[in-house]
Amino acid sequence: MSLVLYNDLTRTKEPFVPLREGHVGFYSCGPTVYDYFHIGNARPFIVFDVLRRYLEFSGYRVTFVQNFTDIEDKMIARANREGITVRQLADRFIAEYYKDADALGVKRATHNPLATEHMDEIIELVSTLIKKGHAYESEGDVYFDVKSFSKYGALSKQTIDELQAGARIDVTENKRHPLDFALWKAAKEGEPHWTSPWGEGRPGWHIECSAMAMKYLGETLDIHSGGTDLTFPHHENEIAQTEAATGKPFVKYWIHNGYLLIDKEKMSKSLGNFLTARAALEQFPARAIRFFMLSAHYRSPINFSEDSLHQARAAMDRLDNCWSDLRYAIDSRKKGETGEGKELSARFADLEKKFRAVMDDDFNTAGAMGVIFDGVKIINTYLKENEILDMEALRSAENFFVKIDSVMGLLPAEADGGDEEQEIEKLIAERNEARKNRDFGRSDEIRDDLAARGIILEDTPDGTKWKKKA
RNA sequence: GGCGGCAUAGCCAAGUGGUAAGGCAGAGGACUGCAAAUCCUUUAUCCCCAGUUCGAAUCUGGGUGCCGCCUCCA
Repeated sequence: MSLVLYNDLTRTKEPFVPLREGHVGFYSCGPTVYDYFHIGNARPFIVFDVLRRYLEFSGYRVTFVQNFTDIEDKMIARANREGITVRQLADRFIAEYYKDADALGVKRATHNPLATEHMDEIIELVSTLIKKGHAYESEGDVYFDVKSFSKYGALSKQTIDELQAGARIDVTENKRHPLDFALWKAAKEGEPHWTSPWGEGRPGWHIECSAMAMKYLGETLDIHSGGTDLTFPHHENEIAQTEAATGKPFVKYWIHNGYLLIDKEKMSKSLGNFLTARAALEQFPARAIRFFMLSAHYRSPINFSEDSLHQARAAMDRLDNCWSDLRYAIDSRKKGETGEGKELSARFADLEKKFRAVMDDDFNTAGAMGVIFDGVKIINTYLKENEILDMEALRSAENFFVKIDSVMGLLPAEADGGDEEQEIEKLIAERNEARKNRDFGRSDEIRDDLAARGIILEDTPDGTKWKKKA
């Protein structure tokens, strides 16, 4: 059993076989850093983070590259509006990107290259394309000649004529063909520019991904991912540029995530119907957002709503409760040799197999959730039905969660110990003393005070547990 | 016009031939000083029609509805 991925190039699921055994070169299109990213943008960050983690979990060494587009029309417009340089704008929103992505539990990429730091590579790639007759200069601009690349449209499954028929682009530019796209743009007044063989200018949007992907991952990548709206033209153009230059296949597996909808409509900056990840994080716990994103298959559209986030949050609470009950049992409940260790270990080993099976099938995270909650049920029942617990059983359960969570990233961070924790323990002791004396007024007062601080108490036959509200 | 996706219980959502995972919400019960948590029980003729098959949510054809790409967009 091994990983199968849906490849948009062939529109079928294919067994995943990397170019180099044991290693995966994975490029994911990153944000244009002109603003906070919105919750729809967050979807690919989260789902491909999970794919990357799953590959690592499966034993691959993954080189994961995600770029920042830091020079582009919208960057220039916003920087001008704010009276700052494009560089300052980029620095600011790169920092903001990390804040939000970190909060959402997205692992840092191996490399986060910037377009502006790869001008040499970009210029060289454009030069090569001109030399090979796939690109032409026109008044300081350089365009890719789509007619020169016979496979153009292979990813979109459309011919050049079909693509053009629906085209809504104006033909006023210096292009030979309406679908020709800019590799290099001549500098305009007040724009950042770099020196090139075609005069001062800046790169087109698509070329940076090709140049940087090749620099960090070589001429052929294992996986390239992005939102499905990037399929055309961005990824189509990346293929054209790169393959025209190298004569080699650019990417083995193209994968695209479905949209995040809001009110059944695509969330996008241009439609104005977006909620920034920053704003969403103020409203909902980060792990609930992550949970929501992973509760459906990555290729399906998902509808963002307050209700679906509440549902995700409630489900996450169930997982949290189980986890904290388990940890509490390991630390504080009665243990003994009960002979149930083997049985529970076997059941968790079986669940781990199921987890691998569903994830191997095009990383079906929604299926994986089912497996996780099967584990939750087993643990809850075991803890409920037994006075004396078997340490081997508890450890196998803990191990199961830790392993799976290395992929899913849904469990809360470790409690930090420290003064606050000691104070809480003291208050709990005081409250239990009050309860013993049937002084429920005082007892409830302490519980209410702690609740106001986000600390939830639960009385169990083995003592009082506490947890922080998510 | 071309290309593509989706339609499973009140809600979210897995499931590509053998009579439907999981989560949320609801109802009843157990436990509890009260809570909370947990456990048990309970809720689906899988959009419609026709076909293939011993057998279809799953395959084929035809509908209906919703969404998207072909322009910057994750």
